[in-house]
Amino acid sequence: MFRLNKLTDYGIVLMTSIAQHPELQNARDLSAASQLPLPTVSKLLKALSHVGLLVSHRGSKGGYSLSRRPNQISVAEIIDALEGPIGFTECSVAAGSCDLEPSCVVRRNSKVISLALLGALENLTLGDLMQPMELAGLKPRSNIVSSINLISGGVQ
Amino acid sequence: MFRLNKLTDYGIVLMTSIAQHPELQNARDLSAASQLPLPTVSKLLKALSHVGLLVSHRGSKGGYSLSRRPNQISVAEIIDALEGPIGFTECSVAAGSCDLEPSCVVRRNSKVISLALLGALENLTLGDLMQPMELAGLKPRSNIVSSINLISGGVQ
DNA sequence: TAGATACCGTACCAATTTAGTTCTGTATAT
DNA sequence: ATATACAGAACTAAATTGGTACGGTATCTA
Repeated sequence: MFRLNKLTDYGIVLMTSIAQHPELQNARDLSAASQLPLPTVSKLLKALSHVGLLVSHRGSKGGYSLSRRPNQISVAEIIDALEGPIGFTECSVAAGSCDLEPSCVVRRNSKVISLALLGALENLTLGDLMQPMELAGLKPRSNIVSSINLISGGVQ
Repeated sequence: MFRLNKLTDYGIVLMTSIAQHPELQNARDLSAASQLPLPTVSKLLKALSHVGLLVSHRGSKGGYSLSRRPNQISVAEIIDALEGPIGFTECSVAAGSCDLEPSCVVRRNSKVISLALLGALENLTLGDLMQPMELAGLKPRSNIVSSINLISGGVQ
């Protein structure tokens, strides 16, 4: 399915939860608050600390806190930390991974879509997630709101 | 990884390839043109016919053709056909799938992000993929081009 | 009308990925 | 000292993914 892994989803929930409580919180507190099992929470927090999105404090009264202000931490970074590089297709992330690349009719456009997607998620921050968001802009073709700004040569 | 399955990617390649050649093409021709193994191509074409994106013609001189004009077939439909509903997180696709829903701090915003993503892909068609696309619009916060139009209450 | 062609449907399997756990080690506060 | 809490690695089970196989049916051509 074209969607986030559960663990990544949990990671975003945890990061948002940490953002909402400025004081230091340990894995157990966060597990209780999020209703997620402690070992899982622990694993996620470790990964997020590892890439520098969280700062960890060991020992008694230890815990985790954000390394930056919420509006300086993008959702893209969280995703990248927990499930690797964001992209629309494999070839747009890892060039050379696909045998068909030289002859592929959509490779170049996949890359463009990937960049749009990445840009969108880099632009979205924990600060945004902390309060209700709304869709902006109207979608021309359907009645569901838009979306990624792409422009094509324009087949008609 | 937050990206399309390989098979879905292949499906998009095949659809684009069919769009570029108006005449009827059979699975073997498409396999040869795309360099993908015949059984895989066959499986994908069947799935795409099943949901009505392709029209199949049996018998000698049979093959597949698009059921609609390229600019009337969205990338979202192709993805949906091959790997199920598009969404940012599981809960934004299948409500009730996650135990934490009632207390989850980001559920509502996940849904908004999902709708933006879906809107973007519904708005992108095979017609667009048939020729070189470009990114439009500038991203305010980083130097990578933008992206999904979302508006938040605006934490500062 | 016989036969070749090509799609249909289903079932299957191996490899990978994902989700979740366990355990030993190390740093820190009291 | 000792309890607390993170660090890191290794491990397992389940689910998903990618790819294959095969008997059945429709249709065109000769």
